[in-house]
Amino acid sequence: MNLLDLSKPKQSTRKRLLKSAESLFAKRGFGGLTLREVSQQSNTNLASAHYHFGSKEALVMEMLQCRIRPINDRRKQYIANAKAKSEGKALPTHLIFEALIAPIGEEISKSIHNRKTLAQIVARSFTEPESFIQEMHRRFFGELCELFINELCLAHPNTPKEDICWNLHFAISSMLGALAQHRRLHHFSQGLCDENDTSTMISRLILFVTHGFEAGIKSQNP
Amino acid sequence: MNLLDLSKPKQSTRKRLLKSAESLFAKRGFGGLTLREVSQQSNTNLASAHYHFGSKEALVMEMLQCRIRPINDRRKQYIANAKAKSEGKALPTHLIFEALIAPIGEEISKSIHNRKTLAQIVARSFTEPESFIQEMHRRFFGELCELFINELCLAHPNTPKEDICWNLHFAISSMLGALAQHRRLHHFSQGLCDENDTSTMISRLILFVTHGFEAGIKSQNP
DNA sequence: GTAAATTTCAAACAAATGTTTAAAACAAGG
DNA sequence: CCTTGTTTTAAACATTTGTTTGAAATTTAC
Repeated sequence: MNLLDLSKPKQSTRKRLLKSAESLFAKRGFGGLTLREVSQQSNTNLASAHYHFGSKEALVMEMLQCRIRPINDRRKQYIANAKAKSEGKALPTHLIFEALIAPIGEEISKSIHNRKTLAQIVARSFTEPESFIQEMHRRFFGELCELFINELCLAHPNTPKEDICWNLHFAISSMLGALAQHRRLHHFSQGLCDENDTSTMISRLILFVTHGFEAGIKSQNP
Repeated sequence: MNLLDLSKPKQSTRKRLLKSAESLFAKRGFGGLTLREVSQQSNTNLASAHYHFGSKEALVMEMLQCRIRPINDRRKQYIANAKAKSEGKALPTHLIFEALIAPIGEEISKSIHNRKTLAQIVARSFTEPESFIQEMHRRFFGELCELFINELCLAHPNTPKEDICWNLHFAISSMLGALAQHRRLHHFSQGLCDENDTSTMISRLILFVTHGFEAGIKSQNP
């Protein structure tokens, strides 16, 4: 393969491997994902994953980065856009949380096949015990957190950072759990809540965390 | 072993096995827990787990039930106590969420060794992919959900059940994520938030979800 | 104290998994 | 066509895992 080929779109095998890794990781996590199942589901040979990625870890790592990076980029974009419009004034809380939550909703809506998959992947990136995943997560999420803490501090200048952090922590938890565990909602609402109505879920979620956050910081600093 | 022995407190080996299973499951999940590590950490033989429990699955199942049941019992107790005091009137929202959240905080405070362990176990019971865990979770959490949905509906008679369910879903997500992922908070707050101050965390959490919930249902039904 | 039951132990088994290897198939360029 | 570099394939390897086994050690009961 020469330089011209490299500029072409990625090979079909690579893509299929990533896609299979995606759905299997979402369902079973890193430990539950086996390369044999990946190769089977993607119609490739068992050795292909190693040829293209080098190891199971590298395959999953690549998949995770491909899925998470666009979400985080979009989050930054949301913040940047909001700041551009606000002309130097601090952002209202609900816009900050919209920037946190809406992008993942958009990505979910894009994927036609299985709407749960992406949400589960993101949530698993928080909970999987493997150290390489935790490390990646710290790298990816760390800088983003700083950005959001900053904006929230600007928006609430009289609130101690400690309160900001606690309640942001709660907000992030709500988001992850809510997105990843559709199934539970469907089950205990006896089908009443349409778990596939992503935009409803997102707007409800933003509302929930915004008010939870504001109540949380106000009670400490009335 | 005769009947008299059965009434004695459980054997030391059994307890040690359960304890090791506990900490390892919390750290690495079901797939990441190996019986060899369990036997090593508990100073028992590799075959002991099978002798006492029959299988890895049964060992973990037993451990999960031992830890989760007391929490759920206490939750029901909280609701019952609150109802006894309210003399037929509907419960205020914050008491309902206190009943959901406070018991897990109490159990966490009890365990001196490692406060993170229990929270992680509970959270993993929601996210682990193994079907036997999901099944147990449905059994254990299903009836509890009905109870809480009921109380919340009574407290908000003009709110559609759909709205109740959505926002309870968010509240549960906050609770689980917040409790299980101390580490993240510690990290991104740069040590500012004391993650071991369980009672602070619990009261903050109750505040957060109560106001998130009420804002969530009011916006739909003003 | 002895027989019976219970518990522990070391060793082996069978299945599954990530990884490697080397040959075959394929693609591209001259 | 032939050569060269790339990709795919089937088979084997090494390791890890839950599980089983049968004998030794320990405890219990009379």
